[in-house]
Amino acid sequence: MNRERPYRQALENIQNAGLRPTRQRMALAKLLFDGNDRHVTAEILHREADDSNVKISLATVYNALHQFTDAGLLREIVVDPGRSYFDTNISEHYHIFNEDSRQLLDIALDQIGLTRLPAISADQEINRIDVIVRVKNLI
Amino acid sequence: MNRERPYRQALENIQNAGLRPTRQRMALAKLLFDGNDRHVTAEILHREADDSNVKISLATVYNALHQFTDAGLLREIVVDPGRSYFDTNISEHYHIFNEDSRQLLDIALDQIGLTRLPAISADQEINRIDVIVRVKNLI
DNA sequence: GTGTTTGCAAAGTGTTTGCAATTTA
DNA sequence: TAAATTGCAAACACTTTGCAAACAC
Repeated sequence: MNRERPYRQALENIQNAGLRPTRQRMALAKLLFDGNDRHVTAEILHREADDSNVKISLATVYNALHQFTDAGLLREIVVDPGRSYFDTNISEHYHIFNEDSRQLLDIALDQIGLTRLPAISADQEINRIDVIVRVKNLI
Repeated sequence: MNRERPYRQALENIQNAGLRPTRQRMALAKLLFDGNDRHVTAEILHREADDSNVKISLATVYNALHQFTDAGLLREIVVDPGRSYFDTNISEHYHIFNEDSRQLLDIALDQIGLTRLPAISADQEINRIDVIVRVKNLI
């Protein structure tokens, strides 16, 4: 593994998004685009930045998450009333959400199998289809 | 049509939920359980009560919506960050959400066709599966 | 009467915004 | 140095809470 990979990946993503590679955005991008599929809230990401000794204000984290989302680098998932999650996996897939731990995980398309699309009125188009399997812990 | 039907329906629902049929709850239940499938936010329901000249505080609307939900009379749908919808259709079904108008509609099960359930770890159980078809207006 | 419910206003949570100071190109 | 970005604090939208007054049984 090349130890410069995270840096290059982050820089590339930020520049492709037409954004300036500031210290803050680079730090956040390195945390987000580390190669794994991640699901973060603004608060989680802010704390992670803090933990890695990068001082970033929460407002900047929100800004960056939205800018990355607008650029197609992230996808916003609505599962929890009053809390937004951002997913680094932007390919088509579904989610499993644990209502106890509030943890969000990906499910591959073939784990669900949607056979039909609903009829949509002529003046609308399907933006996307969210499938959220809500689970609870037993006991 | 029996004009006493809405009253009896509301009373029955409230009493089955183990709640006292107060003026406020009766008014809200009549608005909600009118025989149609409804999707309301607290704010919408509050305004409807107001429009029908029943003075109810917003806090009471929130209380009632949660009490009805706990009693299984309503189902809460998370589609919009920072806004909760409540659905009077408690049978298994899916939703279509218009991101422009923020209107939420039901879709019957057979309009989608879920063929597979995902594997769940042994210490969890599926609570429910939410399918939300997100549409936008063309043009 | 006793316990429940209501309504208000205050507090809470997550998010957005205005703007001066800072940083980037 | 011109434009973009940051960070703070204030504002925001929605929801919940504490508690005295009102109500249901």
